[in-house]
Amino acid sequence: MIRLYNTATREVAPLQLRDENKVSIYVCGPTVYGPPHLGHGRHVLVYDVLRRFLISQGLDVTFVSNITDIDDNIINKAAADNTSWTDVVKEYEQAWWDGLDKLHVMRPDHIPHATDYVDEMVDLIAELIAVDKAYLASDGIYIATENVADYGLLANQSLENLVEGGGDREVVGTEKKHAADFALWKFTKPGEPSWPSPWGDGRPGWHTECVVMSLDLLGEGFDLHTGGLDLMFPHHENERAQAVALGKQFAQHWMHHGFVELSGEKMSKSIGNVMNVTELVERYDPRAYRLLILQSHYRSPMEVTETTLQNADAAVKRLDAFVRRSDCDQNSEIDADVMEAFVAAMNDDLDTPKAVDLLFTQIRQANQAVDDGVLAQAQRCAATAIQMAEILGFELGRNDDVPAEIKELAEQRIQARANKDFEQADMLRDKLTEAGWRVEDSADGPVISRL
RNA sequence: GCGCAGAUGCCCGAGCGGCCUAAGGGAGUGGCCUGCAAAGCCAUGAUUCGCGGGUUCAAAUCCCGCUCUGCGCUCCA
Repeated sequence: MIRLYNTATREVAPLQLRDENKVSIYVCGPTVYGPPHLGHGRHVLVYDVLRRFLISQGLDVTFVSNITDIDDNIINKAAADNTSWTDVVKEYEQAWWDGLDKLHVMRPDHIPHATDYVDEMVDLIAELIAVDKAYLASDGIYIATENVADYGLLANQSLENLVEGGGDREVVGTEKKHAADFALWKFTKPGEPSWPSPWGDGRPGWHTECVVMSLDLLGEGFDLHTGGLDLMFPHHENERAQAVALGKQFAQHWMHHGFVELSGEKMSKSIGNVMNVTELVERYDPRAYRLLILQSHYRSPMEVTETTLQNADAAVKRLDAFVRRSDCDQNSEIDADVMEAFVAAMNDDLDTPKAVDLLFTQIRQANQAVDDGVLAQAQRCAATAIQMAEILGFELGRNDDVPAEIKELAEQRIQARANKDFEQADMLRDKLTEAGWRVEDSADGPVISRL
């Protein structure tokens, strides 16, 4: 079974499955009030690869990721744009899925929306009040964190340290019994969307939705809960607090990935427009970002600059070039030793840098075999490499449909070369390049592909 | 202030006590291949791992101190 670092225990441990052969995963999705950015991109790619890998190992994965469709940021965004909060949600949820499609990220099995779960959230809050873990204030309902066992487990800090906090912070909600208490329900203010509750109209606090939705769709004691390092505290801590307060089994394993670091001035000024996934995929091969993510370990901070993106883009082109020349037979035998090493790396806390290492080494060996004319071996290496690439979520080996007029030009060039009319041949190649096609001469004749 | 993560070649980034004269990718340089290219292959590139101490037969890897960077500390992926 895969071993993963568990934030709750601060050590790498096997992922224990509640049900044999079944993996239940909950990933905190976005609050939809803006386009997805590179941080979201890393987030979804890391978990997409985890999911694809688990599936490739024959596991039955149930993957849930929510959409937070009601929240202060959404309300503020609507006010700023002079539009309705529902329009904001509609626009940016669409942008979210568009971005994920471009990155070739699999859709979740379930996509719960916060606004579809308000009744269940009200029920949960009522339960918390009933067991004296939550209380009423004039602006909402709060949880009493002092009554929650292990509060601060994920943050790895004592309640006191959390409270002392940074000097210039404003403590909101002065009626709170403890500074760490957080809102479960916020009473409505004029002009804000609201839902009914026994305590007054209002809307749910951010942390409640994920508890309710994960437990509803995956059940108590589900296997894995994941998100970015920034969600560890307060969001995940507070989700957990609610479940713990009610004596419920929550996520058994917690996984958090590191941040994307945009190298200061360069990224924000000269290429600040790369911040969003939409713009990223317009400027680079979307697979380049996937590769860049995989080349560093998910828990490490990762530097993204124009240069690192270009590097990854060039490396992806190498994968394509390899597929063009290898002309892989999908039925070819796989190198069992290499696959075993690959699986071992992935099982070792998702060691994707090692996996990528194995992939490129395999590609080099396949290329060597092609150069040496050892066809059986070339096929085997190529098939192995392509299988690894597929598990990592790379789409390779797509055959371009070459238009008739391009084929015709290529044909003329073959003739010219046969006649040793190289001037004419080069002219035809330039023409093909102009039309957006590349022609590469190989032992088996020219290979045409889109630039 | 408290806590977390990080500092490795030109760039990114693995390694976490001996197999490290440090993986993999990108860029560079030289060569092979090619009519020329492209693609590919080969070679080359840190005797050194932020700085200063220490532990050890042995440290990039462990301990202590320092410097710098990113992040969290209440509603922000």
